[in-house]
Amino acid sequence: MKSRDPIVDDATKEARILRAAMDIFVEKGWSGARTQEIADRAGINKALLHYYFRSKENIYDKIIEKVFTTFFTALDEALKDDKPFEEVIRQFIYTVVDTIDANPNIPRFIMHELSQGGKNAKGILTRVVGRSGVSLPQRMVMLISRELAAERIQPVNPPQLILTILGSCIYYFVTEPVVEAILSHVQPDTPYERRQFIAERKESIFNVIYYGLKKREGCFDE
Amino acid sequence: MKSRDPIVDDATKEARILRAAMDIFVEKGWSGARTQEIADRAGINKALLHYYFRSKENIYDKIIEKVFTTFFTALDEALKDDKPFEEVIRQFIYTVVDTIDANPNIPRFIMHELSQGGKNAKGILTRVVGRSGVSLPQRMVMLISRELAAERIQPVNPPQLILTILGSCIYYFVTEPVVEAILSHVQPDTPYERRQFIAERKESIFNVIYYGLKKREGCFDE
DNA sequence: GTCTATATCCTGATAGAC
DNA sequence: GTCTATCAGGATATAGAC
Repeated sequence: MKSRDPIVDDATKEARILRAAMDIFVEKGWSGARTQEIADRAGINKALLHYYFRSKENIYDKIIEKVFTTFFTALDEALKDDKPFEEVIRQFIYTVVDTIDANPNIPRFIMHELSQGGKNAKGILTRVVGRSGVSLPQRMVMLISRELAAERIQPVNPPQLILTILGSCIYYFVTEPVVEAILSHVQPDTPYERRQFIAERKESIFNVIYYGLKKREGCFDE
Repeated sequence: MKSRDPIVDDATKEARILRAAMDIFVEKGWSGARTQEIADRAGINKALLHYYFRSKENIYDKIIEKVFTTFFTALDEALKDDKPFEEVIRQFIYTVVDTIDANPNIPRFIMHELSQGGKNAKGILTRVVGRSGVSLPQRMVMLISRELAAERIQPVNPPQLILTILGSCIYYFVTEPVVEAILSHVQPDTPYERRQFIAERKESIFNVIYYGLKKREGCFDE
Protein backbone atom coordinates (compact mmCIF):
# COMPACT_ATOMS: atom_id res chain seq x y z
CA MET A 1 0.00 0.00 0.00
CA LYS A 2 1.92 2.96 -1.31
CA SER A 3 -0.55 5.85 -0.87
CA ARG A 4 -4.25 5.56 -0.30
CA ASP A 5 -7.02 6.92 -2.47
CA PRO A 6 -7.72 10.64 -2.38
CA ILE A 7 -10.58 12.00 -0.31
CA VAL A 8 -13.62 13.04 -2.31
CA ASP A 9 -16.62 13.08 0.01
CA ASP A 10 -15.88 16.22 2.02
CA ALA A 11 -17.80 19.43 1.63
CA THR A 12 -15.04 22.00 1.15
CA LYS A 13 -11.52 21.49 -0.12
CA GLU A 14 -10.28 23.09 3.06
CA ALA A 15 -11.89 20.29 5.04
CA ARG A 16 -10.44 17.72 2.67
CA ILE A 17 -6.97 19.12 3.23
CA LEU A 18 -7.38 19.06 6.98
CA ARG A 19 -8.58 15.50 6.99
CA ALA A 20 -5.76 14.38 4.73
CA ALA A 21 -3.24 16.24 6.87
CA MET A 22 -4.67 14.56 9.96
CA ASP A 23 -4.01 11.14 8.46
CA ILE A 24 -0.51 11.92 7.27
CA PHE A 25 0.71 13.86 10.30
CA VAL A 26 -0.73 11.40 12.76
CA GLU A 27 0.90 8.54 10.92
CA LYS A 28 4.32 10.02 10.21
CA GLY A 29 4.82 12.90 12.60
CA TRP A 30 6.01 16.36 11.73
CA SER A 31 9.26 15.60 9.96
CA GLY A 32 8.00 12.45 8.32
CA ALA A 33 4.96 14.07 6.75
CA ARG A 34 5.25 15.45 3.20
CA THR A 35 3.06 18.26 1.96
CA GLN A 36 3.02 16.54 -1.42
CA GLU A 37 1.47 13.45 0.11
CA ILE A 38 -1.10 15.53 1.96
CA ALA A 39 -2.02 17.26 -1.27
CA ASP A 40 -2.28 13.97 -3.14
CA ARG A 41 -4.49 12.46 -0.49
CA ALA A 42 -6.67 15.56 -0.41
CA GLY A 43 -6.97 15.37 -4.18
CA ILE A 44 -5.50 18.81 -4.80
CA ASN A 45 -2.03 20.20 -5.37
CA LYS A 46 0.56 21.75 -3.11
CA ALA A 47 -0.12 25.29 -4.25
CA LEU A 48 -3.71 25.15 -3.09
CA LEU A 49 -2.57 23.83 0.22
CA HIS A 50 -0.45 26.91 0.67
CA TYR A 51 -3.32 29.07 -0.47
CA TYR A 52 -5.59 27.90 2.36
CA PHE A 53 -2.98 27.53 5.08
CA ARG A 54 0.12 29.59 4.74
CA SER A 55 2.59 26.92 5.73
CA LYS A 56 3.06 23.32 6.73
CA GLU A 57 3.38 24.42 10.34
CA ASN A 58 0.01 26.16 10.31
CA ILE A 59 -1.73 22.98 9.23
CA TYR A 60 0.17 21.05 11.83
CA ASP A 61 -0.95 23.27 14.66
CA LYS A 62 -4.57 22.90 13.59
CA ILE A 63 -4.16 19.14 13.57
CA ILE A 64 -2.65 19.08 17.03
CA GLU A 65 -5.53 21.04 18.47
CA LYS A 66 -8.03 18.84 16.67
CA VAL A 67 -6.43 15.66 17.97
CA PHE A 68 -6.18 16.85 21.54
CA THR A 69 -9.74 18.13 21.55
CA THR A 70 -11.07 14.85 20.15
CA PHE A 71 -9.33 12.89 22.84
CA PHE A 72 -10.29 15.02 25.81
CA THR A 73 -13.89 15.63 24.86
CA ALA A 74 -14.34 11.88 24.54
CA LEU A 75 -12.99 11.42 28.06
CA ASP A 76 -15.07 14.30 29.27
CA GLU A 77 -18.26 12.46 28.42
CA ALA A 78 -17.28 9.53 30.59
CA LEU A 79 -17.29 11.53 33.82
CA LYS A 80 -20.46 13.52 33.41
CA ASP A 81 -23.19 12.05 35.55
CA ASP A 82 -22.76 11.18 39.17
CA LYS A 83 -22.06 7.47 39.26
CA PRO A 84 -20.67 5.32 42.06
CA PHE A 85 -16.87 5.32 42.08
CA GLU A 86 -16.52 1.77 40.85
CA GLU A 87 -18.55 2.72 37.80
CA VAL A 88 -16.50 5.87 37.24
CA ILE A 89 -13.31 3.85 37.12
CA ARG A 90 -14.83 1.25 34.86
CA GLN A 91 -16.33 3.85 32.55
CA PHE A 92 -13.06 5.77 32.40
CA ILE A 93 -11.11 2.67 31.41
CA TYR A 94 -13.66 1.61 28.84
CA THR A 95 -13.88 5.06 27.31
CA VAL A 96 -10.13 5.50 27.03
CA VAL A 97 -9.67 2.10 25.41
CA ASP A 98 -12.62 2.50 23.06
CA THR A 99 -11.63 6.02 22.02
CA ILE A 100 -8.11 4.96 21.22
CA ASP A 101 -9.32 1.79 19.55
CA ALA A 102 -11.37 3.99 17.24
CA ASN A 103 -8.39 6.27 16.52
CA PRO A 104 -5.30 4.19 17.15
CA ASN A 105 -2.92 6.74 15.72
CA ILE A 106 -3.85 9.43 18.20
CA PRO A 107 -1.80 8.24 21.18
CA ARG A 108 1.21 7.56 19.00
CA PHE A 109 0.92 11.02 17.59
CA ILE A 110 0.55 12.63 20.99
CA MET A 111 3.44 10.69 22.45
CA HIS A 112 5.67 11.33 19.51
CA GLU A 113 4.74 14.95 19.59
CA LEU A 114 5.23 15.51 23.28
CA SER A 115 8.43 13.52 23.48
CA GLN A 116 10.52 15.69 21.22
CA GLY A 117 9.71 18.85 23.08
CA GLY A 118 6.83 18.92 20.67
CA LYS A 119 7.16 22.34 19.08
CA ASN A 120 4.21 24.29 20.46
CA ALA A 121 2.14 21.19 21.20
CA LYS A 122 2.61 21.51 24.93
CA GLY A 123 1.09 24.95 24.93
CA ILE A 124 -1.84 23.91 22.79
CA LEU A 125 -2.49 20.89 24.99
CA THR A 126 -2.54 22.75 28.28
CA ARG A 127 -4.88 25.27 26.68
CA VAL A 128 -7.23 22.54 25.51
CA VAL A 129 -7.10 20.78 28.87
CA GLY A 130 -7.86 23.83 30.93
CA ARG A 131 -10.61 25.01 28.62
CA SER A 132 -13.93 23.82 30.00
CA GLY A 133 -14.08 25.43 33.42
CA VAL A 134 -12.97 22.58 35.61
CA SER A 135 -10.54 20.49 33.60
CA LEU A 136 -10.79 16.77 33.16
CA PRO A 137 -7.73 15.88 35.27
CA GLN A 138 -8.96 18.20 37.98
CA ARG A 139 -12.35 16.53 38.17
CA MET A 140 -10.76 13.10 38.17
CA VAL A 141 -8.50 14.08 41.07
CA MET A 142 -11.51 15.42 42.95
CA LEU A 143 -13.45 12.20 42.49
CA ILE A 144 -10.58 10.11 43.79
CA SER A 145 -9.95 12.43 46.69
CA ARG A 146 -13.56 12.15 47.74
CA GLU A 147 -13.31 8.36 47.92
CA LEU A 148 -10.08 8.64 49.86
CA ALA A 149 -11.65 11.02 52.37
CA ALA A 150 -14.53 8.60 52.88
CA GLU A 151 -11.96 5.82 53.32
CA ARG A 152 -13.67 3.72 50.68
CA ILE A 153 -10.45 2.98 48.78
CA GLN A 154 -6.83 2.23 49.66
CA PRO A 155 -4.48 5.17 50.15
CA VAL A 156 -3.17 6.42 46.82
CA ASN A 157 -1.92 9.65 45.32
CA PRO A 158 -4.59 10.59 42.75
CA PRO A 159 -2.23 11.69 39.96
CA GLN A 160 -0.30 8.45 40.34
CA LEU A 161 -3.48 6.45 40.01
CA ILE A 162 -4.56 8.35 36.92
CA LEU A 163 -1.17 7.74 35.31
CA THR A 164 -1.41 4.05 36.10
CA ILE A 165 -4.83 3.78 34.52
CA LEU A 166 -3.93 5.81 31.44
CA GLY A 167 -0.74 3.88 30.88
CA SER A 168 -2.51 0.56 31.23
CA CYS A 169 -5.10 1.60 28.66
CA ILE A 170 -2.89 3.37 26.14
CA TYR A 171 0.36 1.44 26.10
CA TYR A 172 -1.04 -1.57 24.32
CA PHE A 173 -2.19 0.40 21.31
CA VAL A 174 1.10 2.19 20.90
CA THR A 175 3.05 -1.02 20.68
CA GLU A 176 0.32 -3.18 19.22
CA PRO A 177 2.24 -4.42 16.17
CA VAL A 178 5.00 -5.87 18.30
CA VAL A 179 2.71 -7.08 21.05
CA GLU A 180 0.94 -9.18 18.48
CA ALA A 181 4.25 -10.51 17.18
CA ILE A 182 5.48 -11.46 20.64
CA LEU A 183 2.13 -12.91 21.65
CA SER A 184 2.01 -15.29 18.71
CA HIS A 185 5.55 -16.24 19.58
CA VAL A 186 4.78 -16.92 23.23
CA GLN A 187 1.41 -18.61 22.68
CA PRO A 188 1.60 -20.14 19.21
CA ASP A 189 -1.41 -22.38 19.91
CA THR A 190 -3.96 -19.62 20.58
CA PRO A 191 -4.32 -17.36 17.54
CA TYR A 192 -4.47 -13.64 18.17
CA GLU A 193 -8.02 -12.27 17.86
CA ARG A 194 -7.84 -8.51 18.05
CA ARG A 195 -11.46 -7.72 18.91
CA GLN A 196 -11.58 -10.28 21.65
CA PHE A 197 -8.21 -9.26 23.04
CA ILE A 198 -9.30 -5.63 23.34
CA ALA A 199 -12.57 -6.58 25.01
CA GLU A 200 -10.64 -8.72 27.44
CA ARG A 201 -8.14 -5.91 27.88
CA LYS A 202 -10.74 -3.56 29.35
CA GLU A 203 -12.06 -6.11 31.82
CA SER A 204 -8.54 -7.13 32.79
CA ILE A 205 -7.38 -3.58 33.48
CA PHE A 206 -10.40 -2.88 35.59
CA ASN A 207 -10.07 -6.07 37.60
CA VAL A 208 -6.38 -5.67 38.29
CA ILE A 209 -6.61 -2.02 39.21
CA TYR A 210 -9.80 -2.19 41.20
CA TYR A 211 -9.43 -5.51 42.95
CA GLY A 212 -5.68 -6.11 42.66
CA LEU A 213 -3.68 -9.21 41.99
CA LYS A 214 -3.37 -10.66 45.46
CA LYS A 215 -5.98 -13.22 46.41
CA ARG A 216 -8.52 -11.99 48.94
CA GLU A 217 -8.84 -14.94 51.26
CA GLY A 218 -11.58 -14.78 53.87
CA CYS A 219 -13.15 -11.65 52.48
CA PHE A 220 -16.89 -11.40 52.24
CA ASP A 221 -17.28 -7.86 51.01
CA GLU A 222 -17.50 -8.49 47.30
CA MET B 1 20.59 24.47 24.06
CA LYS B 2 21.17 24.32 20.34
CA SER B 3 23.53 21.36 19.92
CA ARG B 4 25.56 19.76 22.64
CA ASP B 5 29.31 19.40 22.78
CA PRO B 6 30.96 16.81 20.56
CA ILE B 7 32.00 13.46 21.99
CA VAL B 8 35.73 13.09 22.59
CA ASP B 9 36.23 10.34 25.15
CA ASP B 10 35.49 7.30 23.00
CA ALA B 11 38.12 4.90 21.79
CA THR B 12 37.46 4.69 18.08
CA LYS B 13 35.76 7.18 15.84
CA GLU B 14 33.37 4.46 14.81
CA ALA B 15 32.19 4.19 18.42
CA ARG B 16 31.91 7.95 18.63
CA ILE B 17 29.68 8.00 15.58
CA LEU B 18 27.46 5.26 16.95
CA ARG B 19 27.05 6.99 20.27
CA ALA B 20 26.27 10.30 18.64
CA ALA B 21 23.81 8.61 16.30
CA MET B 22 22.16 6.97 19.30
CA ASP B 23 21.54 10.35 20.89
CA ILE B 24 20.22 12.00 17.76
CA PHE B 25 18.08 9.16 16.45
CA VAL B 26 16.58 8.43 19.84
CA GLU B 27 15.71 12.05 20.30
CA LYS B 28 14.39 12.90 16.85
CA GLY B 29 13.45 9.66 15.15
CA TRP B 30 14.42 8.58 11.67
CA SER B 31 13.14 11.49 9.62
CA GLY B 32 13.97 14.10 12.23
CA ALA B 33 17.61 13.10 12.57
CA ARG B 34 20.21 14.82 10.39
CA THR B 35 23.48 13.17 9.44
CA GLN B 36 25.13 16.56 9.75
CA GLU B 37 24.13 16.78 13.38
CA ILE B 38 25.35 13.26 14.04
CA ALA B 39 28.69 14.11 12.47
CA ASP B 40 28.96 17.33 14.46
CA ARG B 41 28.20 15.58 17.70
CA ALA B 42 30.67 12.82 16.90
CA GLY B 43 33.30 15.44 16.21
CA ILE B 44 33.88 14.35 12.61
CA ASN B 45 32.39 15.19 9.24
CA LYS B 46 29.70 13.64 7.13
CA ALA B 47 32.11 12.02 4.69
CA LEU B 48 33.71 9.96 7.41
CA LEU B 49 30.33 8.88 8.56
CA HIS B 50 29.66 7.46 5.13
CA TYR B 51 33.08 5.88 5.10
CA TYR B 52 32.33 3.76 8.18
CA PHE B 53 28.67 3.07 7.56
CA ARG B 54 27.51 3.22 4.01
CA SER B 55 24.28 5.07 4.62
CA LYS B 56 22.06 6.75 7.18
CA GLU B 57 19.85 3.68 7.21
CA ASN B 58 22.72 1.36 8.11
CA ILE B 59 23.51 3.41 11.19
CA TYR B 60 19.86 3.49 12.11
CA ASP B 61 19.52 -0.28 12.07
CA LYS B 62 22.53 -0.64 14.33
CA ILE B 63 21.00 1.84 16.77
CA ILE B 64 17.69 0.02 16.84
CA GLU B 65 19.35 -3.24 17.75
CA LYS B 66 21.47 -1.54 20.40
CA VAL B 67 18.45 0.12 22.01
CA PHE B 68 16.35 -3.02 22.07
CA THR B 69 19.19 -5.08 23.49
CA THR B 70 19.86 -2.54 26.22
CA PHE B 71 16.23 -2.55 27.29
CA PHE B 72 15.69 -6.29 27.31
CA THR B 73 18.93 -7.30 28.95
CA ALA B 74 18.14 -4.87 31.75
CA LEU B 75 14.77 -6.54 32.28
CA ASP B 76 16.36 -9.94 31.98
CA GLU B 77 18.43 -9.31 35.09
CA ALA B 78 15.34 -8.63 37.16
CA LEU B 79 13.90 -12.11 36.77
CA LYS B 80 16.98 -14.21 37.31
CA ASP B 81 16.87 -15.74 40.78
CA ASP B 82 13.91 -17.54 42.20
CA LYS B 83 12.08 -15.06 44.38
CA PRO B 84 8.57 -15.18 45.80
CA PHE B 85 6.01 -13.85 43.34
CA GLU B 86 5.32 -10.65 45.21
CA GLU B 87 9.02 -9.84 44.97
CA VAL B 88 9.13 -10.70 41.28
CA ILE B 89 6.36 -8.24 40.54
CA ARG B 90 7.93 -5.56 42.70
CA GLN B 91 11.37 -6.13 41.17
CA PHE B 92 9.95 -6.07 37.67
CA ILE B 93 8.20 -2.77 38.24
CA TYR B 94 11.23 -1.20 39.88
CA THR B 95 13.58 -2.38 37.16
CA VAL B 96 11.42 -1.15 34.32
CA VAL B 97 10.97 2.26 35.90
CA ASP B 98 14.63 2.61 36.85
CA THR B 99 15.89 1.48 33.46
CA ILE B 100 13.69 3.94 31.65
CA ASP B 101 14.48 6.66 34.15
CA ALA B 102 18.14 6.17 33.27
CA ASN B 103 17.42 6.27 29.52
CA PRO B 104 14.23 8.26 29.17
CA ASN B 105 14.42 8.50 25.40
CA ILE B 106 14.39 4.77 24.83
CA PRO B 107 10.66 4.13 25.20
CA ARG B 108 9.79 7.11 23.09
CA PHE B 109 12.13 5.87 20.43
CA ILE B 110 10.73 2.35 20.55
CA MET B 111 7.16 3.56 20.48
CA HIS B 112 7.78 6.01 17.73
CA GLU B 113 9.63 3.40 15.78
CA LEU B 114 7.09 0.62 16.17
CA SER B 115 4.13 2.86 15.56
CA GLN B 116 4.93 3.86 12.02
CA GLY B 117 5.33 0.31 10.85
CA GLY B 118 8.89 0.90 11.97
CA LYS B 119 10.88 0.07 8.86
CA ASN B 120 12.62 -3.17 9.79
CA ALA B 121 12.45 -2.52 13.55
CA LYS B 122 9.82 -5.16 14.13
CA GLY B 123 12.03 -7.85 12.69
CA ILE B 124 15.05 -6.73 14.69
CA LEU B 125 13.02 -6.63 17.89
CA THR B 126 11.54 -10.08 17.59
CA ARG B 127 15.02 -11.37 16.86
CA VAL B 128 16.43 -9.69 19.98
CA VAL B 129 13.54 -10.90 22.14
CA GLY B 130 13.76 -14.50 21.07
CA ARG B 131 17.51 -14.59 21.36
CA SER B 132 18.43 -16.00 24.77
CA GLY B 133 16.84 -19.44 24.77
CA VAL B 134 13.71 -18.77 26.78
CA SER B 135 12.63 -15.22 26.06
CA LEU B 136 11.79 -12.67 28.71
CA PRO B 137 8.05 -12.51 27.95
CA GLN B 138 7.92 -16.28 27.95
CA ARG B 139 9.49 -16.56 31.39
CA MET B 140 7.22 -13.87 32.75
CA VAL B 141 4.16 -15.69 31.47
CA MET B 142 5.40 -18.90 33.05
CA LEU B 143 5.88 -17.24 36.42
CA ILE B 144 2.37 -15.83 36.39
CA SER B 145 0.85 -19.09 35.22
CA ARG B 146 2.48 -20.91 38.11
CA GLU B 147 0.87 -18.57 40.62
CA LEU B 148 -2.46 -18.97 38.89
CA ALA B 149 -2.21 -22.74 38.99
CA ALA B 150 -1.47 -22.59 42.72
CA GLU B 151 -4.46 -20.24 43.12
CA ARG B 152 -2.33 -17.69 44.92
CA ILE B 153 -3.51 -14.79 42.75
CA GLN B 154 -6.75 -13.66 41.18
CA PRO B 155 -7.62 -15.02 37.74
CA VAL B 156 -5.89 -13.02 35.02
CA ASN B 157 -4.59 -13.57 31.52
CA PRO B 158 -0.78 -13.31 31.84
CA PRO B 159 -0.16 -11.22 28.69
CA GLN B 160 -2.85 -8.79 29.81
CA LEU B 161 -1.20 -8.43 33.18
CA ILE B 162 2.22 -7.85 31.63
CA LEU B 163 0.79 -5.17 29.37
CA THR B 164 -0.87 -3.49 32.33
CA ILE B 165 2.37 -3.42 34.28
CA LEU B 166 4.49 -2.23 31.38
CA GLY B 167 2.04 0.48 30.46
CA SER B 168 1.85 1.70 34.03
CA CYS B 169 5.63 1.92 34.23
CA ILE B 170 6.43 3.34 30.81
CA TYR B 171 3.59 5.71 30.00
CA TYR B 172 4.62 8.35 32.49
CA PHE B 173 8.06 8.83 30.97
CA VAL B 174 6.75 9.13 27.45
CA THR B 175 4.44 11.97 28.34
CA GLU B 176 6.47 13.40 31.19
CA PRO B 177 6.75 16.95 29.91
CA VAL B 178 3.01 17.38 29.74
CA VAL B 179 2.32 15.41 32.89
CA GLU B 180 4.43 17.90 34.75
CA ALA B 181 2.59 20.78 33.11
CA ILE B 182 -0.82 19.40 34.00
CA LEU B 183 0.26 18.44 37.51
CA SER B 184 1.42 21.90 38.37
CA HIS B 185 -1.86 23.17 36.97
CA VAL B 186 -3.96 20.79 39.04
CA GLN B 187 -1.93 21.04 42.24
CA PRO B 188 -0.33 24.48 42.16
CA ASP B 189 0.44 24.34 45.88
CA THR B 190 2.66 21.25 45.83
CA PRO B 191 5.70 21.83 43.62
CA TYR B 192 6.71 19.02 41.29
CA GLU B 193 9.77 17.13 42.57
CA ARG B 194 10.84 14.70 39.90
CA ARG B 195 12.97 12.33 41.97
CA GLN B 196 10.37 11.99 44.65
CA PHE B 197 7.57 11.57 42.16
CA ILE B 198 9.37 8.70 40.42
CA ALA B 199 10.14 6.97 43.72
CA GLU B 200 6.49 7.31 44.67
CA ARG B 201 5.52 6.13 41.21
CA LYS B 202 7.13 2.72 41.71
CA GLU B 203 5.50 2.12 45.06
CA SER B 204 2.15 3.33 43.80
CA ILE B 205 2.17 1.05 40.76
CA PHE B 206 3.05 -1.93 42.90
CA ASN B 207 0.40 -1.21 45.49
CA VAL B 208 -2.38 -0.64 43.00
CA ILE B 209 -1.56 -3.66 40.88
CA TYR B 210 -0.80 -6.07 43.68
CA TYR B 211 -3.35 -5.05 46.27
CA GLY B 212 -5.87 -3.17 44.15
CA LEU B 213 -7.86 -0.06 44.78
CA LYS B 214 -10.85 -1.43 46.64
CA LYS B 215 -10.64 -1.41 50.40
CA ARG B 216 -10.17 -4.83 51.98
CA GLU B 217 -12.52 -4.68 54.91
CA GLY B 218 -12.32 -7.55 57.36
CA CYS B 219 -9.24 -9.08 55.82
CA PHE B 220 -6.48 -10.33 58.02
CA ASP B 221 -4.16 -11.87 55.48
CA GLU B 222 -1.78 -9.00 54.97
C1' DG C 1 41.47 7.48 7.32
C1' DT C 2 40.20 12.07 7.03
C1' DC C 3 39.10 16.05 4.95
C1' DT C 4 36.84 19.79 1.38
C1' DA C 5 34.03 20.39 -2.27
C1' DT C 6 30.37 19.02 -5.02
C1' DA C 7 26.72 16.22 -7.13
C1' DT C 8 22.04 14.93 -6.91
C1' DC C 9 17.84 14.72 -5.21
C1' DC C 10 13.93 16.28 -2.40
C1' DT C 11 11.01 19.58 0.08
C1' DG C 12 8.43 23.62 1.30
C1' DA C 13 7.09 27.65 -0.65
C1' DT C 14 6.08 31.11 -4.44
C1' DA C 15 5.03 33.24 -9.19
C1' DG C 16 1.95 33.81 -12.38
C1' DA C 17 -1.41 32.11 -15.99
C1' DC C 18 -6.28 30.99 -16.17
C1' DG D 1 -9.80 29.40 -6.39
C1' DT D 2 -7.07 26.33 -8.87
C1' DC D 3 -3.55 25.00 -11.57
C1' DT D 4 1.63 24.35 -13.73
C1' DA D 5 6.16 25.53 -13.34
C1' DT D 6 9.85 26.82 -10.71
C1' DC D 7 12.80 28.61 -7.04
C1' DA D 8 15.81 28.40 -3.01
C1' DG D 9 17.36 25.79 0.68
C1' DG D 10 18.58 21.61 2.71
C1' DA D 11 19.35 16.63 2.77
C1' DT D 12 22.09 12.35 1.64
C1' DA D 13 25.73 10.64 -0.69
C1' DT D 14 30.09 10.74 -3.53
C1' DA D 15 34.61 12.39 -5.72
C1' DG D 16 38.95 13.14 -5.09
C1' DA D 17 42.96 15.46 -2.77
C1' DC D 18 45.97 14.64 1.11
